[in-house]
Amino acid sequence: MSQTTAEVRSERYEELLRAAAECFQSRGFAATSIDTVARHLGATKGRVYHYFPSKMDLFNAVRERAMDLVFAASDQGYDLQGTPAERLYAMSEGHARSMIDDLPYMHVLMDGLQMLRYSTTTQFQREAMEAHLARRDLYEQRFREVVMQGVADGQFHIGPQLSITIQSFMSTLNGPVFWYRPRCDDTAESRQAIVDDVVRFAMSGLGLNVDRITRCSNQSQKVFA
Amino acid sequence: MSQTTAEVRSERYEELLRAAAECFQSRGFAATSIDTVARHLGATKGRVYHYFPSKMDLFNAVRERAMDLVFAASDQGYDLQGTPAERLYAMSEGHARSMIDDLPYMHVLMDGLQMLRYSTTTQFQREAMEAHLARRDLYEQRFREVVMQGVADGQFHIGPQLSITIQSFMSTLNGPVFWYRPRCDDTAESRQAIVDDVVRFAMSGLGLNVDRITRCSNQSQKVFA
DNA sequence: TTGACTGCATACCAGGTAGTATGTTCCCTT
DNA sequence: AAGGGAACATACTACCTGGTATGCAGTCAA
Repeated sequence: MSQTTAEVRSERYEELLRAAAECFQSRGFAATSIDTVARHLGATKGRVYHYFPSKMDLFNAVRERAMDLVFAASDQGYDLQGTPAERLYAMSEGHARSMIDDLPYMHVLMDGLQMLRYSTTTQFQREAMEAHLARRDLYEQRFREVVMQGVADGQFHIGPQLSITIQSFMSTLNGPVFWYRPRCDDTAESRQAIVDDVVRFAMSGLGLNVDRITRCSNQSQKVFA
Repeated sequence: MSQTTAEVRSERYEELLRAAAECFQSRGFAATSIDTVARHLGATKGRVYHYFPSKMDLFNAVRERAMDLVFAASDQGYDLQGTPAERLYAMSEGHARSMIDDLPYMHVLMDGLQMLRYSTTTQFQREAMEAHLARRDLYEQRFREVVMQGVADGQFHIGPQLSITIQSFMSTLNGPVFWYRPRCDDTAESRQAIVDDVVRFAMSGLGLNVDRITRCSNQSQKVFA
């Protein structure tokens, strides 16, 4: 197989993954048929089944991709040297931006987590689900870790139950998935403004006020009080 | 028709509505068949179609009921005489508690709002959807109104975009629908503790700290700083 | 050139689903 | 007691959907 052939295949795969994400986003898993996805691509079922053995595998692929994206979005902040507030702000900003920028994937991600409900039939599917949940826990653990550090440092002030606070924090950050929809008059700035406000609210929920925001060449520095 | 017959009918209706809510919650609209709901009741399709003309009408009934419940849950706080913080706290507490206490209905409510996606076929259904959305807007408007008041009074400190703050606030309050699940060791107190923490986070997101909580005979008084 | 293989499209099937049509039982009014 | 309607259950249909089987054009190595 030549180089270009592999590239074409990869492109087709991505195309299909995105089309699936968009369909799953707009109609949900159960209401999306393979034919729907195929039509959205201007193709037929044959093409979909050529790349994915089953509908559930397609869905899982979208879900895992979404998880990759959200991990990548918060990596930079997590690896940052700095105070818990600085790290958490950067993580949250990346997370929230990803919610907006990768909306179809993230929507599927949220939907999928509610999908414990499908008493997944096969053993293999159950294992995939558990692995996915493990990744999700790992991701949440990152935020939990940094928040705990901030609480220990006296930088954050939260309620008695850390887990509820974390859930509320993540709910805020995930919020845009449910209420944000792209508009024609969207600009990079307007989207950034949304992210800023969401993250501001979330950080403020931890008792930390984002007082001033200074921006330096696509890298943001925040001043916290 | 005698008194008792009407009562029985009303009970049966409620039974069916709740069963439908539970099914829709656990499997989503598309994946829930009428037979599923009927089996959940220990009945058959005939019974369901005796009370509701179509699956969509059943879903709409659950949705509207959920809207009734959430309105009722925040009524007391909304009608309260007091500062915006006091009113908003009471509204939020009622809302959050309703999310936990009426979980199946509220889950359907959230699901339904994402259901703009179903390009609802009939004219009648589209009208029902628009009426529902109007109610939702009215509900959100309540919170918006009180938050604006609090901002004007200098009690709340929020970001530049009010609408984003409101969305984030509601996302926090709605959060339990997505992450809370009833447990066997749940008590009235443990559920109240969850509500307290969620509301605390939400209020804190508006820059308002809930410092002390005093409870008097099922009516709560909060002290804000 | 040829034969195998890739990348789909087309045709088909078994199972499930919304909705309907038709019983059937029992109560309630008259 | 009788007639009618309420409250379902049962049976059935038309349709859709996931998945499979098969066809078929192009491509690439030998």
